[in-house]
Amino acid sequence: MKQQLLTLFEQAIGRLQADQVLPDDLAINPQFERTRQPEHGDFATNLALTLAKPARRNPRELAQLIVDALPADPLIVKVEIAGPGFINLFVADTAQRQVLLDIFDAAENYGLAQPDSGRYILVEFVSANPTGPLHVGHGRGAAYGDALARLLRAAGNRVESEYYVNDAGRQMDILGLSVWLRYLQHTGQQVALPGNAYQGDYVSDMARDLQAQYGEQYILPAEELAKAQSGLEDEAALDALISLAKLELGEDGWRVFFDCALQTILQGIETDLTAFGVDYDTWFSERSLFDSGKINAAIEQLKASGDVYEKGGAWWFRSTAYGDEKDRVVIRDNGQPTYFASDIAYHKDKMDRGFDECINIWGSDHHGYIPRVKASLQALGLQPDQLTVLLVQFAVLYRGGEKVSMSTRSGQFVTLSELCEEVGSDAARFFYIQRKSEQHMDFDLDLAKSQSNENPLYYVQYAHARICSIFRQATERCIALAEPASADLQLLSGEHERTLLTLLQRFGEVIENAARDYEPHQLTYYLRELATAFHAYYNSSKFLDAEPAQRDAILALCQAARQVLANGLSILGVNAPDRM
RNA sequence: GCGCCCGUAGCUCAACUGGAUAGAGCAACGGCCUUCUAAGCCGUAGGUUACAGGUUCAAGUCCUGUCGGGCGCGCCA
Repeated sequence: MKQQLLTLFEQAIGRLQADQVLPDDLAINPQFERTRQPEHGDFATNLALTLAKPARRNPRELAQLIVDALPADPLIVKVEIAGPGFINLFVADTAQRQVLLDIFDAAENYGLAQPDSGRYILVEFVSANPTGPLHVGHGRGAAYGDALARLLRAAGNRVESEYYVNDAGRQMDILGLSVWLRYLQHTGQQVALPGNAYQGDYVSDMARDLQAQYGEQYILPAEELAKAQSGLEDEAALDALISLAKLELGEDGWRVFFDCALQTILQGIETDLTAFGVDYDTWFSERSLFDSGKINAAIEQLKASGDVYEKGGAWWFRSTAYGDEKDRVVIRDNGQPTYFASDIAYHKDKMDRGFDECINIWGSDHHGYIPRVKASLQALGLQPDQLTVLLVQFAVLYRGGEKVSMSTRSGQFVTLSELCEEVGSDAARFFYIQRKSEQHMDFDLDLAKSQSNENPLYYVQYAHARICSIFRQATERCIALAEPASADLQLLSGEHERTLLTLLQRFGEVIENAARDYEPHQLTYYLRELATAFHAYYNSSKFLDAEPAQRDAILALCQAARQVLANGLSILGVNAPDRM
């Protein structure tokens, strides 16, 4: 409908230009906005205001000229000039009611753009280190990323979702070591678990399983461990223990602990995410980048172009040449590649897979990392603009009015699966998605858990369930339901009905805007608005007691509202229950 | 110290790429169930959009500065 209006106004502008009223070289970008108040009609445009200066005319005077030049069209029944020069448009009722037919026609596809009509997009999110279960801090990224992927898909893009598995690197080594140390404890060795190792119970559980399976095959006297780390600082001592373990256990023995930890935890993560309604198209392994030689290849390419140079025994990427604050190490002086080296290869790999756009969803604490990744893409001759990094602020948890501090290593956190069990994944998702992602967010666990009835999700779901209930009632009362499309829609002229029709019409625009801005929360607010309008309508009269013709029209509107609520919730990855 | 994000009702948050009188939910107060689900509806109250300047027809939105909060500034990930 906006498009139709735009066309009409372009004609009017063209006519004024032909009459020399307006200069030819105008850059016109008229905006049509839904009005907030009914007195302002259905749409408003600021066209005259923006053109006033280039046309050197008084805005209201110009608005009048535009209105006079506007071609007649049945879509518009009234035009008004208001305020400083807004043009308010009143749309014909028949056009408003057309939306119901559109909804019945498209059903579960209503509001959605043509599939695969847009771009080919990769959305990477969560990608937490597999060193422990996901906690509620990861939940926000999971909910946001998944909803965004669904939203972009709804907007017509071809979308793939991906989890980048950091199955290489020091953190994983520390985890493997932690499992081994716990194993040694279970076998009766007098060894301590350093404070900077992973403390969680899940580590101990894995160790117990391995003890049951391998007995004392992998034990080492406590004295050797003490000797290896004597006189070393905390982190250095940890590294010494890792080296010792790799040496004494051998490749295969070390792998027993390392792989057990990796696989167990990764499986747990996948299970938790599935329960949370998140499924990935791809689980991408960091180690595979080593195995395939892609890391080496990327570094070699950068060496060849002079973007990677040697200094002090290490190899540095010249990111300052591309706007970063300082150069970054890619190969340490001990020959080990840094995490950044993996990331260079990973992002190159993404680009090589042919996506039009790659979206990364990162915790906001990683924002300083963006310039160097973009720099690496540029150095490799790729398009940094094709990478979009969206940041998610960490949620600050509150329990009993007090801040809950969390850390994976200390093992003190509320897990995502606990949250799902206590409030349900629908409510948890909605809770997260409601907030704009870069906005700081307070997550009150007591509120989310104990007072889940206050969660706005139920308000929206209830509207859907209520409509379903109406139709069940109709069946019970043996009311013959007319084909919705055949109802006399002219009977829908009440205030509540007009409000609903306008909202239903807006659905596609909401998806479009939300997808454009990467903001699924816009959809949650829309759904609440739609639910509000429906609840108010519902309370205004008894639908099933109306005259048959009126009743058919009402039920057609209900059916359309139900469809849009279901479609919207589906994009958020939330269920639309038939009864509550 | 430098960089990025943020500051809106008592609390949690919106405000459609600068638009008309800044909106919801929760909390508070007052009403509405013999009739389709009260997880609901109707109403009241609540604001100098942190502060000070600037840009223009128009600023919560853009620019500068101040204050306050978060994060980052590793041969960690």
